[in-house]
Amino acid sequence: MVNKTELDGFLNFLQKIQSFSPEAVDSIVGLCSLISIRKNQNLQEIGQKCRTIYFVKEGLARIFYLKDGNEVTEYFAFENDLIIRAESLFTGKPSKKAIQALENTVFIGIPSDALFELFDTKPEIERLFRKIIEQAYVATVLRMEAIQFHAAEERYALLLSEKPNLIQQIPLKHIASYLGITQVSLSRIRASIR
Amino acid sequence: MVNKTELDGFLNFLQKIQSFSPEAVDSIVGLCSLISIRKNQNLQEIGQKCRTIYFVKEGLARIFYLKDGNEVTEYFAFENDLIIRAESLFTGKPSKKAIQALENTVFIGIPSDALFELFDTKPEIERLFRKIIEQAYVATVLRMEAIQFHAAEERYALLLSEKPNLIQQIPLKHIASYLGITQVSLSRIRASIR
DNA sequence: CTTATCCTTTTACAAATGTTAAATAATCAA
DNA sequence: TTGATTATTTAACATTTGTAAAAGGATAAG
Repeated sequence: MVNKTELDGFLNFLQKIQSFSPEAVDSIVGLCSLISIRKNQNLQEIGQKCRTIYFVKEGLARIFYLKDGNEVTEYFAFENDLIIRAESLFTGKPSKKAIQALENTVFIGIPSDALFELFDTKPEIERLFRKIIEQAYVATVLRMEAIQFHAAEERYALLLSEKPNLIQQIPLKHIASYLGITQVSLSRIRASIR
Repeated sequence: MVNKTELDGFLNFLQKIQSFSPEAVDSIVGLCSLISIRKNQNLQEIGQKCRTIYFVKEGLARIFYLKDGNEVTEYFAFENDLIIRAESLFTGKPSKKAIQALENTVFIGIPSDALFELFDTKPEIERLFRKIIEQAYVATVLRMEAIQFHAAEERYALLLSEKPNLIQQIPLKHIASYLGITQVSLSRIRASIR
């Protein structure tokens, strides 16, 4: 059983999206567990079905997958970010993606089956979750636009302005694949703007 | 008031996602209206807030926006596809995107405010809508992967295999911008695989 | 401290895509 | 049908990005 004060950041994150009752809080708290993962270790491996919704309590993580043998980073999760592998969670198929801690990281995990069961008795929790998905959807649409219609250099500049301390924390090779370019290309971009 | 038989295709589409009660059907039917738009006319202009969820009953449409004065196609909607401008609908901001009929097209429109009100009394409709958003989210994640990690030629081949009659129906310049490349580049790709 | 490993940059060259302009081809309206 | 407009292809050249290999830095383990 997780101490509720451990979940303050998470509950605060949720309440900002959609306020919900003390009973709903208790229901959610009852499903939460804490998972500590050391730097560079995987929380979830490629090929596992995703049956858990994760939240980064402390630390830093990424989602990545393999393309022609190379790791491709799809998403960075900072403190107080959710990690949801939607293509597995909502389809039931095994995920092609892994979740890796980029620093020693503490995750909060919620089993999706138990959460979805709560929806039947607590519409406010279903609503909360709907809004979370809406936000994630909008973020993905915007990211798609960025990838498709901004040059790599613009994308790097944009990323730097959004997350200025990214390059201190994350190896550039991960940032390159996140931007959809090679490490060499990112190096050139960095040299050109110096 | 729209005749319910006019909505058969739409209701069938919804029931496949999540079955729901006759009362829910009536609630939804009560919100629907039909809108006919002639070929090359816009259903929604750039800059309007998106307060409506659309469905293509007959015809063909696209979502596009302007990037450096050029039209960029973000999405094609065929018969029995939804059209949702998520970045406006879920944020309340004016949309940077327009909806245009590529043929004479009949849309079904549902005002989002009224739909969201239904959620308070009919959880099954909120659940239906949640699942719709989940599906759209997954589709967008998969499309993002395709854009980021397949070469333009692969993307064109993939699009052709998914929608073989696309090139008969849609000007290649729209397809080019949908693929994230120039018209010239698409022409070269087409020439190279002939 | 030293070695081994991993990360990042640089170089040289190849391939893909963009830009501009011109030439065809197709479509639409008078 | 004709002329005007729009769509598509082609050409020539510029730019961007990829690939492969080497070199220099940084980091971690012994």
